[in-house]
Amino acid sequence: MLSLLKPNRMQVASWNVNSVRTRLGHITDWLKTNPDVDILCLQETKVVDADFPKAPFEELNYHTYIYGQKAYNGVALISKTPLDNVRMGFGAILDADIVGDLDDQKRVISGVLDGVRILNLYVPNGSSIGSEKYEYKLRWLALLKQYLIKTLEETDKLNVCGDFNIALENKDIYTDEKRDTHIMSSPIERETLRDVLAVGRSMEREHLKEPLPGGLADAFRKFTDEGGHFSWWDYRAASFRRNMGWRIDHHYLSPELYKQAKRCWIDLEPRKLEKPSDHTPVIVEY
DNA sequence: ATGGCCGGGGCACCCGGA
Repeated sequence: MLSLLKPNRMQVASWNVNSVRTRLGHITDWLKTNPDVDILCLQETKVVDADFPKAPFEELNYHTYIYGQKAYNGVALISKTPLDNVRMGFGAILDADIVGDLDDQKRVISGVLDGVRILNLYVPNGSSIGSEKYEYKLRWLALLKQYLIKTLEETDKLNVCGDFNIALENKDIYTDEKRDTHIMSSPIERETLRDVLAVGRSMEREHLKEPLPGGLADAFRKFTDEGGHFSWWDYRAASFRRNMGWRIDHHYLSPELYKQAKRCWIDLEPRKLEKPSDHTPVIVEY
């Protein structure tokens, strides 16, 4: 009877796998060794829906929700229990005229698990500051804000996770060198993401310290203050061995969920394997 | 100072990644 009264603990993981087909064994192995993970959010699946390897996940009793394209991008949700109200792309809730070309690349999928909407994102990389891809990244983030505003009209329990391709603080990067002119740490990218995360924070509350009472807050920083914790390491220059990484994969939680959060951690193990993804999973429990 | 290494497409490198 007590179990009916106490809310279920949930674990949500985010992992940019850099090709779901190439990383299939790593992913299924990870699910087996992490049986408490309720939902795994994948980015960069790099496969059209017809060719997504659903069977290996279904054999492990997971439900798969996929939104992919050829060769690039692609996101998926791998869930122990069926999800409610699954949505693909910005266009699921925003008008086509404001979405424009921003759903051409498959980067957005979400579903509701136990009353919490889980939004899985693969934010554009941006290539280099000032490039066409950089402008696309900033436009994409501006549309994301509109998407979040609309989403928060229907729920106050929201976990926005994924590969954000932005490190918000200097301590999220192994070095201070050139960060102001580097993609993923430029002042404009950081300012744009901070503005996105401020959704739901009323004007009167703007002066108050983060993360409460409004806006989305970084689950990892609820529990860990120091730098040196990363989720991505360049394949080149033995970056992982030297821990020359970036923390660019995140779980941003709405206030109620942030209060509930019990743990948030980075699992380094998959990055140590042969032929790893360049990212490693980030898990939140609430 | 620069670039290093990957995956996909497709069969020679090129695009994109971050």
